[in-house]
Amino acid sequence: MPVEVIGVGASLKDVAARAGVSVKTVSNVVNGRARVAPHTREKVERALAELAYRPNLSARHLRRGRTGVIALALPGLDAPYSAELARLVIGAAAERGWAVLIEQTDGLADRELRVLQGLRERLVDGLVLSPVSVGREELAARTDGTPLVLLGERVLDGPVHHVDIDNRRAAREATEHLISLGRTRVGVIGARDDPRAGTARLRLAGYRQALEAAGLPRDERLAPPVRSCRRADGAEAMRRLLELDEPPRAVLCFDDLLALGALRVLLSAGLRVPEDVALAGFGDIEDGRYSTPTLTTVSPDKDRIARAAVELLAACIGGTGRAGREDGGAAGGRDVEAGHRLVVRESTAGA
Amino acid sequence: MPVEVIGVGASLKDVAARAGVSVKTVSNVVNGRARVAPHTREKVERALAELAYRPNLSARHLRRGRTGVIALALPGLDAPYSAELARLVIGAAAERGWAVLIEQTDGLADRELRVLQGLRERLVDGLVLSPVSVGREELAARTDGTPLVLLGERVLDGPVHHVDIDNRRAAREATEHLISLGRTRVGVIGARDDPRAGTARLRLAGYRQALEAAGLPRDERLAPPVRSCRRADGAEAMRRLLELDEPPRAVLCFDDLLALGALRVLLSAGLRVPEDVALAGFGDIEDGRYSTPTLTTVSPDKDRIARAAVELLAACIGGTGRAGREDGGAAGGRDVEAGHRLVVRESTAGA
DNA sequence: TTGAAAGCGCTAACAC
DNA sequence: GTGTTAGCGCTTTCAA
Repeated sequence: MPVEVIGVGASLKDVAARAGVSVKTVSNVVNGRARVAPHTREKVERALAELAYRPNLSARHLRRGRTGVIALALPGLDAPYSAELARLVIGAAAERGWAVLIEQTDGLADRELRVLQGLRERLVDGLVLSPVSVGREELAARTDGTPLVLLGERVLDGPVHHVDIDNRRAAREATEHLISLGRTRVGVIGARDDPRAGTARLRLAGYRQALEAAGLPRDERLAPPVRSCRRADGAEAMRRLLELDEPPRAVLCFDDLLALGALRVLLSAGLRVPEDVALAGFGDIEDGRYSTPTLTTVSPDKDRIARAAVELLAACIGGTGRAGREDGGAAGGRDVEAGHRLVVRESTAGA
Repeated sequence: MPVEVIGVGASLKDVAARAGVSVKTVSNVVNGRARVAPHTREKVERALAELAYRPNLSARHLRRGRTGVIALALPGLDAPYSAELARLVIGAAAERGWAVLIEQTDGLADRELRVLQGLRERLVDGLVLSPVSVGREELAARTDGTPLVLLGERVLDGPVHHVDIDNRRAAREATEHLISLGRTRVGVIGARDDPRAGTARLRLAGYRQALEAAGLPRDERLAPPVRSCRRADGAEAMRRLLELDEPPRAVLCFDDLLALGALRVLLSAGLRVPEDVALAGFGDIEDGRYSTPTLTTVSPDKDRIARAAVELLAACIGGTGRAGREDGGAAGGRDVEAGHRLVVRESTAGA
């Protein structure tokens, strides 16, 4: 029984014709929605197999009003933290049968804006954005109704869903840990010149809280600003710190990559970590578990973050049909605060 | 002039009604395909703006037969090499206006098969797969007609497009470099028990070629197999090598992550790199540029790989319409061999 | 240059 | 339990 031409692909109609039933029946078999008689089902399934039927998802999406695809917009996948998070978001989405489309913003304002304004509108049912450059105004001005969840930056009172950890508290705890080692000069790498960089601002605030609580003076030279969170930025900032008359004996980095860049500079300079300088990071990326020394870090509950983001989107998108779009999270965004913990490793241990 | 209700979104018909023209005219304006009178255009554009029109991509895709979306199926984004490559593929695709949907296979055969069999067929115009577990038979048995490009594993004589570097030669060159340091016992980390692991096999062959050419004996104990390419696997393999009566004085790793795991074990054991053991990897991931010592590695031309993959897909997918699908790369796959170079860094320099 | 209408493949209301 | 049919929003002949 030779298979008919496959070509571009068989449609429901083709299958129906071959099985000698109606399109509806085939659709029922494919979707398993309605009851269909065993005999009929068998006929249909044979035709389905013979024609190697595959549903045309574009058609299904057009009809259903939903696509089962969400977009994840990140600065870039080359940052391990982003990659690890992307992996988890993709996993959480897969559990709902959703596919994930990645948009790279490089942290650039215009790219983030384009994403917000519906670059892929109605191709995606929802959007998870990790914003770097856009702020409250841009979000408020959004006309695209696609449900949105923000990661990693709290936009105060924003009418938008949001998932993050308590950055201020995490930074405070990490700083307290450094101070508890007996270090009174504690530097910080990761401050930003751009005051809109919300996450960095919050972490800086936490760092300062800890200094203050310990009665340590604030010294702006101990907080050299960075442009981004790459290893090179951490390395450069660390060089600046080492040039000070009195360099810090401990440094908190707002990103593990910054810490790894800084670590490289310290070791190259012949300094011992943690004996001469203790070092802590943020993110708990896998690299830090294998660096020498291993890296003390604030470990956000990434799994929780990913799941929460997907769940919030699911709540916006709603059950069936195209309802729920109008909401778009507009009615007062919900905030989910994922947990975090300080993971103490060699870069601060036994110092 | 209050904006009409936006709700779910305006369609071409709505815009046409508002502008007092036909749907066709609006479509022409939106797509810029046909000439349209300035006056008409202006009317239409105003209506477009007022209604905040966004094309429904599902409908467009259904009609055009193409979606402008490709899938990139990788073991996982948490491997830096994959993440770096994904970034480049996304960039190359973006230049063509394509979006990229990421599928995570975790290197599992069933997941890779599902992807091959059209998990997202007709939602994506093409598929780039980095196979780990599937082999020639599975590819031959494929019924899904979606254009396919394979990364990183050459499937001999397979009827499928393929992009890779010359793995055998690269491994030979790297091994020669290690031998040139005067090391006569050269180990290798990354061999696989599974003979289908093509890339590992090719690299192992290159390693052996180099040993043979240098007149060095082959010692299977110097090639402990690994299960995957994570740091932990490299660490474990390195421990095994250190337990030998006569441990190697140089080690080639088939992946930078393996090398970083191995490095950690060496340093923890109090050994110096490269003085006691020289170490080289594969992939040139950013981590290796910031480890201490920095990592000598085979650097594949990732940009070329990414671009070639996208270009091959573009060639399959063809110009317009739904033609080209039938090809699916079936008519004798093309192979693109991207370049590579050995980047010598501290982990082997001056040893 | 613009309009009318067919139809991409699917789903779901409505008949039988 | 199954068939008929009307669209989802878009592109694109074919006419005017």
